[in-house]
Amino acid sequence: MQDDATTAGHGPYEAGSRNWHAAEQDAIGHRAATSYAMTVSLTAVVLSVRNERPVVMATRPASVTDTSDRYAVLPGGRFCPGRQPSLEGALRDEVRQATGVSLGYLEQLLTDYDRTTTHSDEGPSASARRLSVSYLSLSRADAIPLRAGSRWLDVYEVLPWEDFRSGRPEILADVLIPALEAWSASGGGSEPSALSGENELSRIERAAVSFGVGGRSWDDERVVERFDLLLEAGLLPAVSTVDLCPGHVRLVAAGLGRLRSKVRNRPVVFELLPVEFTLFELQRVVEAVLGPTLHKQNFRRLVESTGLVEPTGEMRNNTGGRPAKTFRFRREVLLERPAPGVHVRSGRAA
Amino acid sequence: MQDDATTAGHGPYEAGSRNWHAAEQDAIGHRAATSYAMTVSLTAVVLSVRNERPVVMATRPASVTDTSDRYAVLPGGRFCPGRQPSLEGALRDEVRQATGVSLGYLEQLLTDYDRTTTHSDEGPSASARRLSVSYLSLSRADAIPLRAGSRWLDVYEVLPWEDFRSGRPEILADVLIPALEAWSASGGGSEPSALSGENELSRIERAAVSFGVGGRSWDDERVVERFDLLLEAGLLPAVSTVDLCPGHVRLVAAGLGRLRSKVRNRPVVFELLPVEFTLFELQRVVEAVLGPTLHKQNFRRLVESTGLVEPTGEMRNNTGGRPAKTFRFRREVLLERPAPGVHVRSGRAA
DNA sequence: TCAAAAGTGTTATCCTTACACCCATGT
DNA sequence: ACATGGGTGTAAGGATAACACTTTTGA
Repeated sequence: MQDDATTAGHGPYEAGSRNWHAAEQDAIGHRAATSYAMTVSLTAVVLSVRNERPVVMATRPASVTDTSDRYAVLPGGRFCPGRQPSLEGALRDEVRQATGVSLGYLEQLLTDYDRTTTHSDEGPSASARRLSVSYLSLSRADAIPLRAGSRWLDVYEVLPWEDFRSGRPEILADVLIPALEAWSASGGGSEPSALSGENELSRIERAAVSFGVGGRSWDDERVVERFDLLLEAGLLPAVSTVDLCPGHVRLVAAGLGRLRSKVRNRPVVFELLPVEFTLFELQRVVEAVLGPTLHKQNFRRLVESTGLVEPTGEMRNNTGGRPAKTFRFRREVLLERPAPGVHVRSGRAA
Repeated sequence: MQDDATTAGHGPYEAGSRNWHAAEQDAIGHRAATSYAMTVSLTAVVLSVRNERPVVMATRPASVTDTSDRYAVLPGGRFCPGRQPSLEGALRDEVRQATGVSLGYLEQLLTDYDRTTTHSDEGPSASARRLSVSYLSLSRADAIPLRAGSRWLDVYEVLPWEDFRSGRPEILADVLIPALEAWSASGGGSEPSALSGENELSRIERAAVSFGVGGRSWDDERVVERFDLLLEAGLLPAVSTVDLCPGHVRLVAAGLGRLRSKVRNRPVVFELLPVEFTLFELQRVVEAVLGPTLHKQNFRRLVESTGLVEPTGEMRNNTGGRPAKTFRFRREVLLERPAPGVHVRSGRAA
């Protein structure tokens, strides 16, 4: 990051002699109007794996004096334009201040506009216009000492229906699917059309596809779709166990979905592991994130044959069984494979 | 979309008795500070396929009186909070006003922060703080009459090095690769580290991976990576042929990359096709977007065997050869396959 | 008649999946 | 001894890739 062009992708690169700035500003009507009052908030979904479970970093909202850890929000803060050069940089600073953690891997998730009318205790109804940009970050939970007030929440307590590591969670068959079917029957959803969009599906079809009902497979990446369905159907109160700020639960879903997708195509698992690890540890982390899809013997071959890892030459004894070779991420795979990642299938049948 | 919960994913869903609004506002420091002056701009990368080439919709910047079509920007506009309920809705309105087109498929791309210091003719140096949210949209170019001032730009004139439909474009071997190698030699880039991130690669490695140098395969989805490299290396002036606003070229790259990726996993190709089509037309559209990967005879089988399409029973005569059956998108595939799409490999060797 | 595209069929190859089995350690 | 995890081999099945060949139209 040394020259001007590097930082950008946005500044004009002198394609011609024309003043492109003017046109670009003009394109968005910059001359014609003033800026609007707008709050921009940044939020980080910091995911990790602890004790073979995925966890997400949470903090206490600043003003809450209650130290009981009952209330939690995702780390982040307001973006102050002018003071910060970039969104990512600002978010890193915010998180470091709030939790003491320096973020590593960081990737944009989504941008939402909230026009929540706040009924807070301080005023009648202040209309809060907020643009909220969220990011996914990955880190090694054990390597990171959290500041007091911050802690790791179990992702599968936030989204219990996503936990397939002990088979299909009972909550699906017992509670959610029946409730979704009842809700589907109560109408809604559009009629079939010729369009390819999945928004064109009826309620019952959406539920079936998202939750793998009726012989369909469970697509572990459709986390947000499932969350949105449960939200629409009003079922979230029935299953929420953790006191995480509701608006942030959907972000956790988005983060988990993105992580599950990325693990398959990029070597991001290693952001969640120590530098050296056994193949079994690697498998446990993959399973924590994806659910138990691939099994034992083949996983090793898969991961070794693709050149994702290389042996360190060391051994580990505290495995509970025969000592295991330790491995490390094999960096060269980035140069060899088009999509280096743990190519594990999902398709669990219902 | 009938009840409150439906619209959101953000509003609290009454998880407990607590006033979560307060905490959420609090989490972003809403009480403590006022809103900042900030411009939010929305931009649409509207992609389509015309004459077997991918095209992107462009308009004239509003204030340009020159009617020569020399200057082009992507459609979009400012987001006026309060007046609009959602970002997507606002963008649809903007585009409809500017170009007369009602967008169909719409999907968020990325959010960037620009702190461009404008050296316009109207003032000394107004620092424009702008948050820019971009979207990918897909439509059928032929079905849409554009308003005067709007037109379709050939995507492969904007990004010539992405056009593999007549084999590897010569500009790569002749101009870009040598220039990138020279640029790589001039230093920069970090040393190898144990991290899995691809940002850890050196210049020459990044170039090799992105552009498929040295026996490596060309990953057609890494459009933005390639653009960014060319930008960093200062090579864009050498290859830009179209007078599209520089800041928007990167968005086109992002859009094309996203489209290429989506085509493989979701049935979005059909957003680019008329309702009825021949298999060869379908293939041409896929090739326009991806480059010629899969070939003739097998493509049909692939697409038929996956249940993506179904015959209409009609025939078409003006094919230039033997009459062809026409097909339509088979909607049921959404309910059957986990990732319905044209599962075509990329891996073209260099 | 020829070019161009529509179609059908077959085979080789690779990758994944599943199963079977042996090895080394701690309790 | 046995439970737990480490580690190797091999055979069946499905999907893709490559090739050869026939059919039907328009120019």
